[in-house]
Amino acid sequence: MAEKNFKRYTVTAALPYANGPLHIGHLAGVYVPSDIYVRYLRAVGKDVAFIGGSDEHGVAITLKARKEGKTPQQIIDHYHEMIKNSFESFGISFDIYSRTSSPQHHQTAADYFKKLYEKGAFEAHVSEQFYDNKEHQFLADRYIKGTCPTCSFDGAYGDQCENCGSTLSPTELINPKSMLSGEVPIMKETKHWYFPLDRYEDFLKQYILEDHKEWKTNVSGQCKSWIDGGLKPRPMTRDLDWGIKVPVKGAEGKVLYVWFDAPIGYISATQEWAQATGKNWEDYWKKEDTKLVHFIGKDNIVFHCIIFPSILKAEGSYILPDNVPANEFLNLEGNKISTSRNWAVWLHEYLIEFPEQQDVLRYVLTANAPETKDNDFTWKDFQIRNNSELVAIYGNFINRAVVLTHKFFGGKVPDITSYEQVDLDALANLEIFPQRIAHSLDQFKFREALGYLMDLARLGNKYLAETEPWKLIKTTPERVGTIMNVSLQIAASLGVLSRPFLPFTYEKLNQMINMDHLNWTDAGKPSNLQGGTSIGEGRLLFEKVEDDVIEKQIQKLMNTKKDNSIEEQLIAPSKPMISYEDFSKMDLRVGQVLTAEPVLKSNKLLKFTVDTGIDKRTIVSGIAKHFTPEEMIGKKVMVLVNLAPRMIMGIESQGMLLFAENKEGSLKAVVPDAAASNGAGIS
RNA sequence: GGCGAGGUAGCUCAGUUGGUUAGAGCACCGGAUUCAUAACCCGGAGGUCAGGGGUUCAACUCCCCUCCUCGCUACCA
Repeated sequence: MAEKNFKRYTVTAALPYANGPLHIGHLAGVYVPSDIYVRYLRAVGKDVAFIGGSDEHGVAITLKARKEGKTPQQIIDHYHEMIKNSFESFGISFDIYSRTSSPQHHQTAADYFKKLYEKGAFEAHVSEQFYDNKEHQFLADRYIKGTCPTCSFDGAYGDQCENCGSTLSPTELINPKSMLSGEVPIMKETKHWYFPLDRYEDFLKQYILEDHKEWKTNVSGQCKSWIDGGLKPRPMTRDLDWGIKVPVKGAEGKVLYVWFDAPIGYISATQEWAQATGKNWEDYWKKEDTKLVHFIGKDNIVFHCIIFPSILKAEGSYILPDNVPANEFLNLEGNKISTSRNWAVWLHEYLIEFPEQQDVLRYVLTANAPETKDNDFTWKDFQIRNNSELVAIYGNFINRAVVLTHKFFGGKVPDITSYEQVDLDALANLEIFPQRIAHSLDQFKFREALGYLMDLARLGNKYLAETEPWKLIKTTPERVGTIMNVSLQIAASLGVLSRPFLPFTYEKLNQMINMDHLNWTDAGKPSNLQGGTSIGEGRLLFEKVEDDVIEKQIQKLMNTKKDNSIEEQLIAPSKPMISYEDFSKMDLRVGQVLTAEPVLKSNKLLKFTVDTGIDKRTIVSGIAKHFTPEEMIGKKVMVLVNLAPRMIMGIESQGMLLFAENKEGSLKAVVPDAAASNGAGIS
């Protein structure tokens, strides 16, 4: 709990998956907050290990490799480098940035699995899965392609149809084909090791809902939902040749489930770091006086709050995460960030288009971080925050203090003659800031902390406005020395407290006002800068971002939108030729909707009674998102009457209504002429 | 449909265990000022706290219902 006095901190940031570059969403959700937190802890002298690395296993990477005609190793090498560079460029100050393909990790993860295996922590189950007889491999869902049972799209994957978005199971596909050999896969038995999460229900309830009531509501709410929904054993192994070999007998050709091995990556990276620095890694993972914190996005809550703690618990000697401050998602200009649709601000592109402006992005993403709910990043907001906060308030204050000191005192910190009340008030205010900002950071309230930081810059501006040294220099110059001294003290404190948030700005400011000897608790004191010390030449900390720069970025996104919509308008290619005989098997008729009502407990299904001319029958159709029951009643429709009946939500559907589906997924009615009579054949 | 998280000024967010005229930053308007990147400083306007009902002397805050957004989950022949 918060009041506990921890001796050291292990802070992890979610391992980015090495199949694509990083974008602002990654930074806002995980890496900037974790970096701020860690830099703050270091500033107050804490012993911290900040752990990161690339997640390089799993099916998605093998698929990407296959698609691009490369090896998985080439893919992960490429993105690992790219991701690592982005982190370095943005000043994400990992103590180690490792990768799950490292030998150290393979060893650690395999050992971990083996230990649990020997303790009897797993249950082995045999199940039937698709198998490619030619390639002698079991097929992951994504490795199976076939015709979508919903929309008849030919290239549907075993887990999802990319044409209509249906979630599928591979057994539902019509004409399933292996993507490896193109052969028809067979069903074959395979054995896997399951982690019985259900046995950890009581432990999880106590751990999350009782012992950690301080967790963010979005996190504990999500966990409660999972726990209440009933936990099931989850397979921790997969039939795949890319990953960490399962280290037990009878597990040839199997690897650890990527979500088993990835969190262990935190541990193996810590080991690597400890080896390199002469530390004992176990101090950071097994001592009760260590605080373990996982920074993640909301998509990872279940793995970090439910599965990983259970796995740690099962092993027995590890501490548990003390907090998991998961953030929500960041949207971009009103739309969800999407890698595949290129709807993102890519970090490697930002670095080129906004050189030397990493702190601006860090600032904007912190000020607008999705801490409690999804937030929207807009370029307009980026510009405003830069121009009217960083430039106008922060940069301006520093510039004023430095320029005036040069103008009046030749660039030397003047001595204090005597304080007046206005000085004492300002200094008293100043004193509060380190504690106030620290308090927010301790609670992971980064935007609040950043707000306080800006308040300190405001304090400086206000102090200058009240004391007006540019006037006094003409009348009572001896007073101005004290004023500039106080201003520079504020500037120095501002610099020190900015360091976790704006590390690059700190460095620039440090060139002007040397603050390297100061730490967090020095900030707020009235005499950090000695009289007579020289300060450097004034230099702007932030530049204004002009309209045309922003417009260019917005235009770039508009182009992406245009490209996407062109792609979406592409007409699906014709399916393979069929014979008239094939066609004539279908009995298509004109029908008329007699009744229509929503299906209980479903939000996509409508139940119809249709007069097919032959009979009046029940048909269930998944069109509730597109049509209301009222507007369907009385409509003429096209019906496939000889489709085998099927139970849907407890209702037998006897046929299928035909609709046109636009590329973006909206359904349009295909209506026979009103003069066509019910039961008329369509051919 | 179930579960979870949200819906508070134009925008982004605070609002502690229910208690006087609902707060902040930015944007906007007015004033003052010129040391400063037309920046700073002071002031102002702006909200039936998603909507409806209830409990209470008193509700943004508690209870019920409805609507909207996001996430997980089920259904889509």
